[in-house]
Amino acid sequence: MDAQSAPAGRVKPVGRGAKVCAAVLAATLDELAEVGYANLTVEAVAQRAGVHKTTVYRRWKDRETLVVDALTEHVAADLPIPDTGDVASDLRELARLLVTHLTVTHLGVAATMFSDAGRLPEIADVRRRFFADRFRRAAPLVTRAVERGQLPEGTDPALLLKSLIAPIYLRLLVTCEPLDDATADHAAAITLAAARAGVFRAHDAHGQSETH
Amino acid sequence: MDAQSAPAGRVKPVGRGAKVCAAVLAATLDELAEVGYANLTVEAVAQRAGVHKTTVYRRWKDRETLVVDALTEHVAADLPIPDTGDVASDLRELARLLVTHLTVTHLGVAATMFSDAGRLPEIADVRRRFFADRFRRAAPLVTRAVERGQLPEGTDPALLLKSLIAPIYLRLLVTCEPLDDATADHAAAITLAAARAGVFRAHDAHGQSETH
DNA sequence: CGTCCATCGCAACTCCTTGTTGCGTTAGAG
DNA sequence: CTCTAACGCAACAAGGAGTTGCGATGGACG
Repeated sequence: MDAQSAPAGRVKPVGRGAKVCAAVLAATLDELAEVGYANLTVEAVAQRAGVHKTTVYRRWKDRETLVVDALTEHVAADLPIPDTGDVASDLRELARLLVTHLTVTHLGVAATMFSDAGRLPEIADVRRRFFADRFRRAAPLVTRAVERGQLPEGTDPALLLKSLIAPIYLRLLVTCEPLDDATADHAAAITLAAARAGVFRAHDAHGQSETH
Repeated sequence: MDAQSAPAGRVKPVGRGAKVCAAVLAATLDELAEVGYANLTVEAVAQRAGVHKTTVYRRWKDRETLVVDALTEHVAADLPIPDTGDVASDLRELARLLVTHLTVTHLGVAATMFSDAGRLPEIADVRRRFFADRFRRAAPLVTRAVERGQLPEGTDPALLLKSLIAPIYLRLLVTCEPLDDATADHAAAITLAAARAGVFRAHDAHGQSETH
């Protein structure tokens, strides 16, 4: 199907549609941030986008599809993985990038991914793929540090990375405290200290490597 | 008002009401765990409780009040704070108690507190008071460890405790992995290693005490 | 500059859930 | 057994989810 890019005589006058589509998706994110998924109404989204309700339903099958599209588009940003040569700097930078990514738009949007909208199978998939991709791409950061001798042999990248993001998501979802660079630096410090102590060395079960 | 306990001639035949009330609250928690706050309908709750819809509305003003009551009752369990004489055992036990508390009923109920229902001011208050109370009561666990010389001087109890619960809530809310004792032990190991490295020493800002 | 057609606005509709009201019925304390 | 608070039931208004048909509009192309 090359009818998309080739200017072969009148296929799709998508001049209007693109702008409307973008406006509706942006309005959806704004509404999600303000009232949350449970209280999100299609009419409010349409009104905020300067568009009629039926226009929304013409392009999206139902409310869920709309929310899925809006959130999917929002997380479709592939963050870079730092590589400074020092594991402490790498972790600190990685955490700061995550904090920035979570706070670029309204903070409420990111939290929505983990609220009731997360019960939608599509959103759960988006989340799964997001973390799988990030962990896969950030793993070399850890293995490089092990090769440099900065971290113990057998350090499990996934365990370490989960420890790095845990304090950040705790503030976002549980304690509802603001996210800033200090948050990221603190998370990096915790994880680095634990990693140097060998807490993240791979083992059969996932848990205690500590000699109690 | 002693009319409550004294059997002074016909004041309140609350025989039926109590049972109905408990049944409705239990049904609400079950529904929350199954379909979530966003999809919770009063009729489904009433039907599950074997009660008519109007009966629910007679006792609770609206859906929000019902959910608030059900969740408030559910978290009204004051967990004990361990004191074994060893900080490693204390933290491990504290984490295990939290994991148990989060998984006693359906796992979904605890997560509901942090979903869209958390936008209700009353639920936010319940959460705030829950953590404030827990941190206040668990703080001596940390200060005792400092006095024993098991942790560095100036270790901030709140920072340490947040680090302890962060990996647990990450699994509950973000990665949706099951919670077990291994999860708790791992969280305790991370926090203990970081604490011994002095990451949680109090400072002006909240964050970097690490000499990078 | 004018045509043409996809897209949008609009009104009216059905269905479902919230929340309310009035009346008849039942459970249970005395 | 009696009496009353609490419950079941049917019917109701209000509001949001989706749907449909028709008329208006705006942008791509000739």
